[in-house]
Parts: sequence; structure tokens; C-alpha cells
Amino acid sequence: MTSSLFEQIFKIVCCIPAGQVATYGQVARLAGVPRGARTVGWALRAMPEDSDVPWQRVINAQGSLSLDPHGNAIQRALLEAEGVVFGPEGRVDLRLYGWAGLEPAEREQILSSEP
DNA sequence: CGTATGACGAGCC
DNA sequence: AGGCTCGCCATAC
Repeated sequence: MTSSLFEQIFKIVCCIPAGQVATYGQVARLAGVPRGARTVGWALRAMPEDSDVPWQRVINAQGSLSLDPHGNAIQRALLEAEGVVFGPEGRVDLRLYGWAGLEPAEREQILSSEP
């Protein structure tokens, strides 16, 4: 396909439930690249905004948004529309909204669905 | 093929 | 706490 890793990241992100968020590192880990946080950023960056991928649910490990002020505002609006509440510092409490993650079996199924 | 780039992360000062 | 540096991984040139 397009790119194995690209597709995997695509699928992983699509698995994040509305109203919850995951970190770049977490997505990278689920995609099979433990230290590929930056790669996830690259992949999402390459995705068209009108994609079906809920890219707004991917934030950094600090619970804050890493985009430029413009995209940052859009992402925040999208998340708030899903019920995610931002703290006074403009950060999301990962303890409350952080994605619990996929079950090992589910993860394996996704990763193997496209060699 | 070597260098540069980036929506990150963890460590150090 | 805040800011800076280095490491990591996959493309682009």
C-alpha cells in the first residue's frame, strides 16, 4: 500500500475513541516503532486534513498540542467538541482522557492486517 | 549515499 | 520550573 507504517499509524489513530487522546509516542509504540514518535508526527503531517483520520486525538506526552497557533486552535476546538476538557494551561489531563490503548490481541490484528 | 527536517520524548543544566 | 540538547525514526533532497 501507500506505506506500511503510514497505514499502520492510520489504523492506530482511527482506533482512538472520540473524547480520548493518545500521545505520539504511544501511537508509535502501538504501530511497532517504540521510539518513532517523530515519525508519527511526520505521518500525520502528511495526511490531508479532510482525511477520515481523527488526527486531533494525537497530542504530545505533556498533554499539550504541538502544532502552530493556527492548527493548534483547530485541534483544540475539535477535541473540545468531543468533550475533552483543557486545563488552564491549555493542556489535557492524560490521566482522564488518555487512551487506555489496545488489547495486545487487537494490536496484533491491526499490525498483521497489512504486512 | 550523506545531510537536513520534523505535529516527539527523555534527560540534564 | 523552564529551557536546551541529544537521541530516534522515516522521508525529502
